[in-house]
Amino acid sequence: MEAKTDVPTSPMEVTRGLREACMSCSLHELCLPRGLSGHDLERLDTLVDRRGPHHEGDHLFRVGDRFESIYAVRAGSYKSYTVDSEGREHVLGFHLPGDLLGLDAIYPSHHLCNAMALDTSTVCALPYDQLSILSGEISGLRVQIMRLMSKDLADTATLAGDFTAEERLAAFLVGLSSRFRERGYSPREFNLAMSRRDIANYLRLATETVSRVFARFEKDGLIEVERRAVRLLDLPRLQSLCEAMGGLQR
Amino acid sequence: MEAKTDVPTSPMEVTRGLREACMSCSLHELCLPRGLSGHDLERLDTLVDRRGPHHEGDHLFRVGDRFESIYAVRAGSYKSYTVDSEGREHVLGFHLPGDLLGLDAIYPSHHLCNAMALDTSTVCALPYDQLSILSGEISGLRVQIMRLMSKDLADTATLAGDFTAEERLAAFLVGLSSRFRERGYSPREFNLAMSRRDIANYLRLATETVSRVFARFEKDGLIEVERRAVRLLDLPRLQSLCEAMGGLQR
DNA sequence: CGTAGACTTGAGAGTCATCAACGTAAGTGG
DNA sequence: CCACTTACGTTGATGACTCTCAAGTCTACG
Repeated sequence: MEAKTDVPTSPMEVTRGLREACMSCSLHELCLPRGLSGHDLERLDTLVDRRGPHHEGDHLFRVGDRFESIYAVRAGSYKSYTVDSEGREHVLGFHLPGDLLGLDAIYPSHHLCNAMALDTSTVCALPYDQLSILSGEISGLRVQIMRLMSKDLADTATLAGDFTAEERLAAFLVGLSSRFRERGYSPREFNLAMSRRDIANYLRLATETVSRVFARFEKDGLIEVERRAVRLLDLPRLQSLCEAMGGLQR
Repeated sequence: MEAKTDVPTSPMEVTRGLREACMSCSLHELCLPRGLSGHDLERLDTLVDRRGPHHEGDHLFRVGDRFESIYAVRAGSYKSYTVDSEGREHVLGFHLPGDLLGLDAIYPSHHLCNAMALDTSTVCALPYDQLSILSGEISGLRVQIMRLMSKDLADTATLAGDFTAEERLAAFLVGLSSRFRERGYSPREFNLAMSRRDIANYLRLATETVSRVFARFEKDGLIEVERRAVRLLDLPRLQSLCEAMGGLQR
C-alpha cells in the first residue's frame, strides 16, 4: 500500500458501489451504458462479469494473454504498460473508473500490454464476442464503443507530440483534474495513485525531472504537492502552460 | 509536385484501379471489405462515395470540419496533422491505400486534425451514420472496423514511447517497408511521398536531425538514400535498431 | 538562367538524462 | 521500541543528445 495522506477527496482510492448493476452505476454517463434505455441496459448488464478486487500490483492481464474481454474500470485505478527489449517500462495510460481497458488487443486477439492495479480496484469484464453481437443489435451501444475508442485515439495522439517537460506535466495534472471533475470528485485536490516513476514513464521523462518540475511548479505557486497529495492552486495558469497540447490526457 | 526519381516501384505515387468496386478492389484484404461475402460487400459498396483526385496540398478535411464520413485511402497518400498554439505542426500519421482516416473525429463529431494529400490521391468516403447502421447488420464489418481502430490505437501508442532519433527513424523505415509489402510493393525500395520536414514532425525531431540520421544510416551501409528515393540495404540490422519499439509505425 | 524551396552540413546552446548522494516513510524482526 | 531494510522521492553535478541558428548545396521550375 501507498502513502495515505489525509487529503479530503482521494478518488483513486475510493471503492464505492461495488455491487451495483449498470442501471444504477454512477459511471453510467462515462461508460458503455451511456445513452442506453432500460431494456438495452439490462441486456448489457447480463454480459457483465464483475471481477476483483485486485490489489496494488495485481495484474488484470499481461502481454500475450489471449484477448477475451474488454474491461471497464469500476473502482480504483490501473496502469497499462509495456516493457521494451531493453527492459525499459513504458506506461501507456492510467485508467480511472469508467475507462475501458484492452481495446488495443482486438486486432491481434492477444494483449499487447500489461494492466496492473495501482490501488485496490475492480473491473467489469465484457466478453468481446458477446459484446460484439450485442452491439450489432443495440445501435446506441455501438455508438458508444466507437466514441470511446475514438477518444482513446485522440488522447494517445496528443501525448505523442513533441513537448517540454513542463508542458507534459502541466497537461498531465490538468487532464487528471478534468477526469476527476467528470467523476464527481474535486478537480483541485486529489491523491495520485501512481508513483513518480510511473508518471515519468508515462510522460517520457526521468523520475528526477518529474520531481524537479513538481518543485518548480510549487515554487511558482501553481500547485502544492506533498508526496502523492496534490492541490492545484492556479488551474488557469496550468492550462495556459499546456494549451499548446490542446489540453487533456489519458 | 515532388521529386520523381525513377525508382522501380513507387507505390505512393501509383493510382490504379480508380473505378473498381469494393468487390474487385485490390485493397480488399486491408480495408473494410475484409472478410465480407458477396452480398454484404455489395451493400457496403453502395455506401461508398468515391472522391478525388486530390492533388498535393489539397485538404480532405480540416480541424473543426463537421464529422460526416470516414475515409478509406484508395490511391496515393495523405498525412494527418495538427498545428498547435505556437504554430508548430505535428504530423499524426501517414496514410496509405487501405488505411482509414478520420476515426478520431467520431467522439467529438468534428475533426480534430487536418488531412492533406501528399500525392495525387483518391479516397472512398463512407458516411458514418450509414456505416454505423450497416455495421449493425453485418457482423463482419463491425469486426473489421473494430480491428482497424484497435490497430490504430496500438500504432499510435508505439510512437508515444521515449526513443532515440535512430530508433525512431529505423522504425519509420521498417514500418513503411512492411506496409508496402502488405500492399504488394517492394519492401526494399520505395519513394517517400513526404518531405523531411513531415518526417521530422512525425517523429518529433528537427529536420536537420532526420537528415543527419539518414546520412549516418547511409554511411553505415544500412540504406541508400537520394532525396526521396530510399533503398533498404540491411533490413535485419534496421530491425534490430528499432526492436526496442516493437516494430511498426503508422 | 535565376529564383525558390528542399535538403544538407556545421557550430554552439539548452533541455533533459544519467549518475550519485541523501532524506523520508513504512515494514520487519530482534 | 529501535536498528535495519527497502522503496520512494528529492537534490546536485555532469554530460549527451538533439535543437537552434546559420550558411551552403542541390533540384525543380518558371
